[in-house]
Amino acid sequence: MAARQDLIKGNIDTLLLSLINQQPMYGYQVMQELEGRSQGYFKFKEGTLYPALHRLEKAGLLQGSWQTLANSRQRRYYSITEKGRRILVEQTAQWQDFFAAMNLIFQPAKS
Amino acid sequence: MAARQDLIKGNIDTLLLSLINQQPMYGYQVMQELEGRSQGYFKFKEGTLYPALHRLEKAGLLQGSWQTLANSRQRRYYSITEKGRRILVEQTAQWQDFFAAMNLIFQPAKS
DNA sequence: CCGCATACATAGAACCGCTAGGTATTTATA
DNA sequence: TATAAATACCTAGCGGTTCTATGTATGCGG
Repeated sequence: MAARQDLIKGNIDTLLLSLINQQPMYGYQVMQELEGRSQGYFKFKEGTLYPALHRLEKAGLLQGSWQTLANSRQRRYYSITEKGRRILVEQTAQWQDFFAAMNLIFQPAKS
Repeated sequence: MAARQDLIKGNIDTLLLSLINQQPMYGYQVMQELEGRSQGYFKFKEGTLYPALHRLEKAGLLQGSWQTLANSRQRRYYSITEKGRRILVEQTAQWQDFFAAMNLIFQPAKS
């Protein structure tokens, strides 16, 4: 499976919202889940992921909170907000429209 | 249909190759065809389209040639090259992989 | 004759993910 | 027991790509 990570542009927020909507997660876990669930397709760089999480939190779509593990290690868990859920629904619909439009070009309907 | 033109990032080249592969076209026509075939979804700006065509020609994926109309107006027709066709096949497969990966996140397979 | 459509073009702004670096702890390996 | 790899977070600046804004020029309809 050839890497075309750049196709992701514009979809990172939707991916993150969708994932965290299913279950609250911390950043490092998000990277693992994305890679695992996509069978190795999505390999987010930290320089991509963390700023994206910060952006979504700042926008009020995610809510983060620090949790300290037994070994005193820190994790920042993110959960989706009401607003985040609304935006997710919207973006999912937009993604479907976009996919449909792409396919109309790839396989033009008979005129 | 809400506009999310930004999802297009990284897909412009594939769209152009796919369209011109079906039939040689000049720039202005490309804009009209994209808008028409996608039922109004894709509305390319000239500042997006022309540099993209130049880039693809420079990369040897498209070949352009000037044609003069009866009224002495100029049009630059683009057709796809052998190399362009190869890349198109590749990118189409990559697009399908990407779509599959996205859906794996949206609707995770049961574990 | 004025505005819109046709037809091309480009400079610079803006955006966004990536590169490459940093800190610190724990666990596996040689 | 070193030392490498994994865990877990972070950010400044680079680079590529799309958009904004603008320019040129002709043809056509009202």
